[in-house]
Amino acid sequence: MSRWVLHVDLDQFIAAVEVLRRPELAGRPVVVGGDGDPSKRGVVATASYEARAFGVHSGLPLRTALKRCPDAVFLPVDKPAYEAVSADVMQTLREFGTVEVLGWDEAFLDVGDHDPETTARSIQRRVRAATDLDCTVGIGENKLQAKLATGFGKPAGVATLTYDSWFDVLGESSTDALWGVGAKTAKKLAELGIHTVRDLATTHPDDVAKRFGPTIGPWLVRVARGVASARVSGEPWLARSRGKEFTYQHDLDDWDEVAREVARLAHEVAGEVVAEGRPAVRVVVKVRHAPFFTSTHGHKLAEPTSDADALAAAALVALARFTDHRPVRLLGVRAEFGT
DNA sequence: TCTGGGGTCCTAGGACCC
DNA sequence: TCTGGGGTCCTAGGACCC
Repeated sequence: MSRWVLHVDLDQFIAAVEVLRRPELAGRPVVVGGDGDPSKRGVVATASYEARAFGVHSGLPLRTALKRCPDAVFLPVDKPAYEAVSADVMQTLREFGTVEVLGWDEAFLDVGDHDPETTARSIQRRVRAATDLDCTVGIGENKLQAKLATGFGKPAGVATLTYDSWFDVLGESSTDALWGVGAKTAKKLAELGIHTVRDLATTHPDDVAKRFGPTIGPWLVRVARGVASARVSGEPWLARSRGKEFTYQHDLDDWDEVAREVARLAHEVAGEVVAEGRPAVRVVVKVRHAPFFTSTHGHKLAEPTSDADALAAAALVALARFTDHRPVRLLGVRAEFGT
């Protein structure tokens, strides 16, 4: 008997957390994003269902959201609050089996031989009792199937996707319905005459590899066939990198100020590197110019370090490789850990 | 009035070495 | 005068996801 994989996804997590601590917001359009000022540069992190009715959705510029829904309540992103609630949810999920955390509001669960439907309902009741939050549960024979099943169960439902039902449910969907296939890849596939999940599933992996390379090509075909790993790992995640980036309200045109800002970001990142307990091996600086053109340059450290001044010095070496000194809208510094 | 911030993984090209 | 092939490391960028 095959083991089932469950995927648990909290419903409009961020907006729900905000409504929980401000009950008077229930039923109102709520938009969370940026520092809560919709006249500033920033995008929507989450919109409540009431706000979505006005065409406000994740990724939308806050200023556009304000135009579409002037009566919405705009709130700043409060990361620590979401992290705390997320930790409660994940701890609750661990009562049911092995948990692989995917983000603040998502996790895979291996619940052993227990009946998946029954367990899914128990999870929903238990999460609601513990945190007052609703979640949707997807059930599959592997992580891919479970993850996509969740989309069919929203909100607050349970849905199942298996090898048996895969093509009935998804066969005629466009390829970007798949987890890991976005707009760019879907467009490239369409140029090969591959439009639907079924098209992709029945294409020879070698033909896809010619366009996407030897790893991604065959992987795309496997995904279209619903084939993926069923291994749920409870191992703690080891971060590959830590970074900070910042979009300025007004573009920076003084390169000395750019350098000061890069050094400042590097010191912030150093704090996280120290907290991580592992030294960085490389520092990467990201510059987004005013016309939204982004490039990066990196610098390998002479030796692994967590020292703030050393990381800042490396960031400035990387910054010196930028020869285009046009106005800057965003700066980022990222520290990478060794393998 | 455009277009956040936090990440991960893969690719491709050049350098360099044998 | 010509000049293969393989392997690894480093770097920049692309694509995707939450």
